[in-house]
Amino acid sequence: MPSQLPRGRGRPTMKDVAAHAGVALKTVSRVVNDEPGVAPDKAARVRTSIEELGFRRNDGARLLRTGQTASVGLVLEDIGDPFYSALSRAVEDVAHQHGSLLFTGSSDERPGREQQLSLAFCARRVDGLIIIPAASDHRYLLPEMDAGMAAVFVDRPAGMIEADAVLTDNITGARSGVAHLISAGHRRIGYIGDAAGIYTARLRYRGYLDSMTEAGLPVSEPWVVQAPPEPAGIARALAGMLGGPAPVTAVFCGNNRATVLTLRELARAGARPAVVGFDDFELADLLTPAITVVAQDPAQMGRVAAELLFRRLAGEHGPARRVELPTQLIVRGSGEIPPGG
Amino acid sequence: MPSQLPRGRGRPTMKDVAAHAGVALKTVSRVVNDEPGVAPDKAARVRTSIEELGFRRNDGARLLRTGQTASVGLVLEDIGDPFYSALSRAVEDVAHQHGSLLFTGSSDERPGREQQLSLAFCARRVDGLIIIPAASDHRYLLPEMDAGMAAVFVDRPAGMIEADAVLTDNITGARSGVAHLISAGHRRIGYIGDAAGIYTARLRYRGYLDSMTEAGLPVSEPWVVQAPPEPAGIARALAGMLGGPAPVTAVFCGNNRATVLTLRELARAGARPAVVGFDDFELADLLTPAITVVAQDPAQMGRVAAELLFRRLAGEHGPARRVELPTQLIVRGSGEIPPGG
DNA sequence: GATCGCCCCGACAACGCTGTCAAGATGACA
DNA sequence: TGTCATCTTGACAGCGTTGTCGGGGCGATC
Repeated sequence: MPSQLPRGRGRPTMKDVAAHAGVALKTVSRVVNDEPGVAPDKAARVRTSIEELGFRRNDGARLLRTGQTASVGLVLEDIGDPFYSALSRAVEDVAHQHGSLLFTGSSDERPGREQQLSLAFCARRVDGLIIIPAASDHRYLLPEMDAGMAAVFVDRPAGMIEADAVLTDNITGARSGVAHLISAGHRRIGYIGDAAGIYTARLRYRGYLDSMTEAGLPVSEPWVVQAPPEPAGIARALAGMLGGPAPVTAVFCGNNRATVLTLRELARAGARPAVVGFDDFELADLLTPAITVVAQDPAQMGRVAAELLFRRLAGEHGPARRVELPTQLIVRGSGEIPPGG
Repeated sequence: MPSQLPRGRGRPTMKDVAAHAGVALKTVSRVVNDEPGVAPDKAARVRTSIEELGFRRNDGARLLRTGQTASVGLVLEDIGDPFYSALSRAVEDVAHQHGSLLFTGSSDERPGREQQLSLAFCARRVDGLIIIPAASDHRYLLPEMDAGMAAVFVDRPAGMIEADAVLTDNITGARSGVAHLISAGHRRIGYIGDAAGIYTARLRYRGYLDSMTEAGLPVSEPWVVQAPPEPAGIARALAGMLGGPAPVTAVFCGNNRATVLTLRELARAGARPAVVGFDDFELADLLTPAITVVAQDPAQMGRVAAELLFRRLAGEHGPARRVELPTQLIVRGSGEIPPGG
């Protein structure tokens, strides 16, 4: 019956437990932390008091004293996006294995919000930070990192500082997707990707260009759209690519949001160019045709990043590491529609 | 140039800043907190020192002193699941509006893990907790709630305690989905849902039964499967329903995982019964046929729960509230396949 | 010139916990 | 009986911050 609140308001503290059990504060601390050197009967009395008062140790105070907070922060673009939520889950699992709790925050791709969140986590003295950057200048983290906070960047590298990063081989990935379309016979291939200001979008566009150039294929102006994916923009982009004298026969999409919006717009418009997308997504295999994708493994990215972080926290020194993960071309059919089909 | 670490190791504290600026500790505190009563020149000197030392206030210590932690915890089943990640995002947004940070943890539907996570958050003295329950007994939270911690349960009610809850009208929702199939002419309708131990699964099955009974339709043993959705089980279930002398012509799925696995298995097996699912999912509209669903709005659930939580934190008293949100039947075609089609 | 009030400023305690250290109790042994 | 080692226990300081309070400087007022 933990309803009797000692000392007016608030929660019982070790002091309250000590008073209730008739022992010293430190003895309670020892019992709570399973330290040796407490007589069994006294320990039992303390445990009873803990139960009766509903005492729970205040980790905030403990961590202030010990210096370790046993928590890490994760700053990503949008926890509501399946790609990031899969990544987040992997980070959480690794953190849990190491006894750490996880702070999460979404930056919405806004540099200011990324910084605000990161610094808020730093003020809580997280042991480490995993960041999917929205900003291009991370010098604001230097004091924290000098003070021993670990940081690992994912999906995009840190800006203006040396730091660990877990990246995808975007150029090779995009090249493989476009090459797949080319080898299926396509010659007029459009590109729909995110704004060119975004690191991954830039590299994937580069991969698209490389692949086209290498095959001696021209890239016409209206075939390329680089903008944050939203329905109206995608619709306009597709209208431009599919209309005119030399319509594209295939579209390469730079990320899963662009892919999904493209498919939706194509279904609405009744058009059927070949489509290959960067990033896999659930149900890609059940669409008609099934969608061929250049897949990243978000869970692996999260796991690798978190493991790197905890190795740093365990004391691993050395220069900043840069891990680059491969993509996988998953051929499902949507790239192989014959031109004009 | 924040590279000079004062006092050997660790981060600079207000004490260090005070020494560096030649003022008292308390003056630094005043400057950091924008309190009035500091001469402009002294304040400027303090700010310079803060900059030079790379000082950042330790919120852990601050919160220990002030008692408020400005953080809330979210315990859900799996942050990697799009349904929960959408919910999570809504919670995060509301928390951010109230200046709170968010701890997240996945219980994997394991009661022990839910309790462990919740209590870990409590030990960090979160101001409030939003829980998607895996456990059926939440008395372990009583001491915390007595001490003033707010808690809101989502998707399923709390067990053995009175607490705020934000729920979906599962029975009515399931009834509407099954009724839709019946009105399309189906008479032999199967049910594939999660284990009967799960609150929502129980209610949705109830809705299925109600709807069938009301229409005077029989429910045969092999038509009902209640188990955690995984591919092999779903495959067996479907084989049972679709084989035999009186195969079902339609399947009602109790949650989105079951729906997706069902669709995948049906595609593999080449069968085409009508399908209606509980929970909407991305691309449901792009499948052939497009999938009719009974939609919940996870973002709304998260928002409503978080707003309720913060109202409690703002001091709103009164008995436990129980908010029940309606579902929406989104007709897309997959329910209307004529029997035998 | 004495008094008052205001504004700055800093000393100090406290938040709840853990690390350090020394004191008391107990039993073994010479 | 005295000495020593061992075990148990508690007093105390301190983690980094904020709330309280009182002191000193200064201009205004009588």
